[in-house]
Amino acid sequence: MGQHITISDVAKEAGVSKQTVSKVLNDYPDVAIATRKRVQEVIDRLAYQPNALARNLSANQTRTIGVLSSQLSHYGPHSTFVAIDHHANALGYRIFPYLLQNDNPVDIEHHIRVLMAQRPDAIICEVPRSWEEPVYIRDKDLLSQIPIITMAENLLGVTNVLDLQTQEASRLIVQHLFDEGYQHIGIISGPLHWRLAQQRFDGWRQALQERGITPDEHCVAYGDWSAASGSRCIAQLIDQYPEVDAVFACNDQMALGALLVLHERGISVPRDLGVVGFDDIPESEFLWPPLTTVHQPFDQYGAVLVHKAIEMVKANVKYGTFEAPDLTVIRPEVVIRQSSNRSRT
Amino acid sequence: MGQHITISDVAKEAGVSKQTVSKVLNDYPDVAIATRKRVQEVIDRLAYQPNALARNLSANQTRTIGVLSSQLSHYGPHSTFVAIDHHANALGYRIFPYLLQNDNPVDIEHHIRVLMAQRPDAIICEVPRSWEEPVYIRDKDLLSQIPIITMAENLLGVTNVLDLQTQEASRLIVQHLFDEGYQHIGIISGPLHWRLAQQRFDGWRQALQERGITPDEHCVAYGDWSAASGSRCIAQLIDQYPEVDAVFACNDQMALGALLVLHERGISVPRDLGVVGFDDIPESEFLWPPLTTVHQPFDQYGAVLVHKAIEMVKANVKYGTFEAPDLTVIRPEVVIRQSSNRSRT
DNA sequence: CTGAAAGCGCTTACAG
DNA sequence: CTGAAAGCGCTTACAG
Repeated sequence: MGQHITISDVAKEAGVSKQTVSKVLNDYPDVAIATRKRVQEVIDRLAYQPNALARNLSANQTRTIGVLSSQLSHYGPHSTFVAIDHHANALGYRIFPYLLQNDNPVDIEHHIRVLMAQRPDAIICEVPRSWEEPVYIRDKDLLSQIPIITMAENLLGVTNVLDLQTQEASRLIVQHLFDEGYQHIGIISGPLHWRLAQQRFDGWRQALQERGITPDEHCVAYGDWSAASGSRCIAQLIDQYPEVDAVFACNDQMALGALLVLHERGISVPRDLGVVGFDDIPESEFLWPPLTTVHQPFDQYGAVLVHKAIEMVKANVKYGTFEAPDLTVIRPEVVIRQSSNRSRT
Repeated sequence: MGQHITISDVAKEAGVSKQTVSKVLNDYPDVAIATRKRVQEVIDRLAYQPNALARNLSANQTRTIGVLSSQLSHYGPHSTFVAIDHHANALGYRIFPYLLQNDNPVDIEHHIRVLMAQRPDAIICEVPRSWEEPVYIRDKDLLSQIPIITMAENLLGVTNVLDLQTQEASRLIVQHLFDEGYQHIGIISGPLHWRLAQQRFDGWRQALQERGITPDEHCVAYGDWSAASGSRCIAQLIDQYPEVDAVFACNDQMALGALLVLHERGISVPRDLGVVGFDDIPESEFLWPPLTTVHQPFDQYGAVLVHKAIEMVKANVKYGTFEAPDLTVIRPEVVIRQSSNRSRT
């Protein structure tokens, strides 16, 4: 197995000291033009790649952002993940992922600690807050080492930089159903111990209350985000709430499952029943009928997270301290398609 | 900002040398039970996490697998990615991702080199081979450093460990259409410079030829894997090949786009036209009608890739050399659902 | 069983 | 402008 080329190899080959090679590598001034050129040629010729481990160890920074993530098989999380990677690269950072296999809350501090062993310059958490009991990061030492940020209050104790306006978006899409003339709007909710599910639920309830309707349990079915649960829930809703003429499924997957059952039963969407979802997965536009839903700008989420993280890193390098940045508010957009568009039918 | 705890801090606190702490950390024998216990207590109390950079630098191994990937927004690649991470973790390895933003082939050697700066113990490539001109990794030095493996001939010159039987699976699903009584089977192909697209195309052609049919250009429309292109292609096929009574869409997204147009035109699936896809994205089961497709065991792909990679790493540590492992053949499975199930209708 | 010495491949002051 | 010295936080022989 071949040995890696080291900075000493390059120095020897170029007839200089390794400090000089280091200066060329890091674009420091104070290197004679001729020397710089000669060293650079050797670097190119040998295809020398500095050992990142050694470099990071002595420089005491890794230009790496740790990304604590989970549920990467879901659309939202993996879109955000890709966006984070993309924007980090654009700024000269790499990401080091730490994917949670399940949502065991107890070990969050442990996971952060393990991730920190890699000495990232900052950590971004994009773990959906899905546990029954609140989880706090309490260890002050842990939180004072490097910036740790999160979106939408994912982890209590960790700085929240992004307000996703989830409840407001839900309120708007339900309002849209009312505007289309639907009157009995049920909900296929996610599990309410998920923070996201609770917010979407609250938006639905708020929209109903604004129309003077007091929602009760008959209008609700609880799924687990899966399409299969959407199928089960729509059947349950029709059963327990016969007047239902529209449904807000709290994600597109559950809407998908609902649509299947409606087709099987010959219930026409949007004529007999309006259906809307949340997320705007790429498939939604091509479903039958195309699904009205809430579009989320995941790329923008990633951009904000990365920029805030790096901003905090730099402030810390400079001033030896980092402060909580402002909360960025991003308003998702309701995308109206046929599945709720009764007026056009 | 808090300082990280080091091995020396632990040693001092426990009243031993740092070598002894190191031995405890690495579970070496030859440490007195009482000493081990005392050191472990200090480690736990201080929540000491060894600096991975320093550790990896001196141990000359990182227990990290570099993952060169692309198109993570597509179902197949991200499923494989998640599987790789999962299986790597199970074996005590972490992954270091390197996500390609576009499929610029020219820089593959460069990308591998940059990834190698992180000194992964092995590299797994899961880049779809999608470029027009063949790309070879030629630099022997590059390939002799650490094991670099790939699936389905993704990168020429890199050891291929996984045979996905793509052509055979395509042949089988088209054969299934014939078995259902369809006779004029068109194809919505991917771009043929993608290796995968070519193989799926070849499977379709083979199935036709086995029935004594010589496929010609009228039976083919070329999409770009997107649902939108599927919509365009189905319209084109119906136009140029009016007898068409079944379509093999080379991925589920394109099948989705095709289904939408068929609905809009009132063409009944599977009665008037059979539709099948490839990939078995989670949505396929819940489309209307549920989509017949080819299911790929991505988790298994990840498992094989990780196990082979680590096997090669260990062989190299032991014997100072690594050899190309056997090709593992994995047969994807045709999942028959309503979209092609004419006999049941 | 324990610890002093050397080294991994870099960077960071600093002397010349 | 250049390079000798020290150090980052570990592990790896090796002497006792």
